[in-house]
Amino acid sequence: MPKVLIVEDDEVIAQGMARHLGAAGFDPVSVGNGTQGLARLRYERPDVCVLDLMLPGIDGWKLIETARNEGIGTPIVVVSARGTEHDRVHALEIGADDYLVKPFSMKELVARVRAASRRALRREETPRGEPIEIEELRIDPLEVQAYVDDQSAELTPTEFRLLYQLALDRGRVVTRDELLQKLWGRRESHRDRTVDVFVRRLREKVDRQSSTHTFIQTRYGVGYRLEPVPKTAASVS
Amino acid sequence: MPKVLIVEDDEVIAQGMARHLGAAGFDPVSVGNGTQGLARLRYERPDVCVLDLMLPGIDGWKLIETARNEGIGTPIVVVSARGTEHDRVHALEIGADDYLVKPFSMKELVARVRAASRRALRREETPRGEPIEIEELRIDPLEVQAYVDDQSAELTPTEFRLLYQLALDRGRVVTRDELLQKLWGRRESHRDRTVDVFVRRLREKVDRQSSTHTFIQTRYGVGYRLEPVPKTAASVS
DNA sequence: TTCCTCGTTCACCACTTCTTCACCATGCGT
DNA sequence: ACGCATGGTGAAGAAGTGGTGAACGAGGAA
Repeated sequence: MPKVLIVEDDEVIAQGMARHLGAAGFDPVSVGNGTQGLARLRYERPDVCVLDLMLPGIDGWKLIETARNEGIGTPIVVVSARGTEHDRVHALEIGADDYLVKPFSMKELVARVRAASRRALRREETPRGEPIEIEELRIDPLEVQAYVDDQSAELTPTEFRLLYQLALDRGRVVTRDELLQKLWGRRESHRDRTVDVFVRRLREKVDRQSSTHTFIQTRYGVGYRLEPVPKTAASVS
Repeated sequence: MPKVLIVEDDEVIAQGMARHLGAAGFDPVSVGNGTQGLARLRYERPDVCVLDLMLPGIDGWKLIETARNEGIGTPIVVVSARGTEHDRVHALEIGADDYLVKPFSMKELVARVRAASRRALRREETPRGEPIEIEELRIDPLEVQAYVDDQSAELTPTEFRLLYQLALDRGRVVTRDELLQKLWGRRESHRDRTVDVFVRRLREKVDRQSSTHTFIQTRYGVGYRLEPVPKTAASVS
């Protein structure tokens, strides 16, 4: 359940936003001035921030700049009564992710926040790191690509991230919740089958491709584990 | 010990900066006018440049533009008394890496320079100034020219810089955000298609020109990668 | 001035990937 | 063996992403 920080001095509006975002599955927290907003951004690290520009304390512009200069990458959805093109362009330049002009519908706000939170998770950080090799499986983070028997596995971004995450914890059982948290940012989610679906696709592209090993093992009731297990004659499909 | 070129006409300030940067482990060199600054940038290839905009000789704006057009990628930290947002945006657009408004603390200057230098180190894998050759593609940063099959590719300055940037990280996937940051100095703004458009034009001039390879590969959902891939009979348009 | 080049933005389209769901298979405790 | 819980599978709609052509505007050149 992604946490959303609302920085808005009009209490009525803030409550409305909190209510709607809550109903949409977010975990809203709101503060009424810029100083507190910045502090919360720093120490609570919400998943998304909804920010009014006109604020007591430090204003929205300053808040964005300061946060970005400190390397805080939290997506910021700006909400403002002023919506000239100049304002919008400037806000985006200094690091806002989206700009909503008041008045707007709550439905739209929720949509933008949802988009921002998704985007943040998908945002690939600069590819870096050494390739990981496990038997005939090679995972190259610079190319964002995996190879089985030196054959490219053509993984999608999410598939790759899942495989990479499992590879980082090679041999250890990683729970679904952990994966959901790390790759999807969902704090808790009972009965979410997303991970299973991606594991299935990974198996199709990695395990099936390999002639000698299966790599992704299931631990019933717990999670998954990356570990090469030789294929027996019988187990080869 | 990274070399820092200081281009600043106020001698007192220049000395102060040199002293602090020296104390922070840099190797500072300073010059008092734009013409000399550009010359030093060209031939000494410092790791970072600290640049005052108001200068005798060619001014800071012109210096940045000229250097960038010549493919000089040295990170430039602009220092200026004028700090209107227009100035800042423009400076970043034409290729500055950072913008400090006077007065500023020496501590902050050092921090920015350090950050810029760190950024520079990452792209230092290929020595600057050397032509890069990848199959029948040759990229010459001194000439600011690229050749395919020894035929000049007639790239515009920005196209060239994009190609060069990709070439410096040959084989690695470079995200759009990274390119946007390095070439345009913009912070990622999510629906910016500028990079795509330039990639398209590069492909027109480079990939199409080559009879044997395609060079610019797309990694869906991540970014682009410079890597020669033989054209098959089928893929030749 | 007018003409050109270049950078930037936009809209449209095709395509890929993500997410969800229902249903089936398997594992586990009793 | 039985029944519940957990995991696997396929499909389909939703959402996101990239390629492309065109238009616009700023700035320099003629």
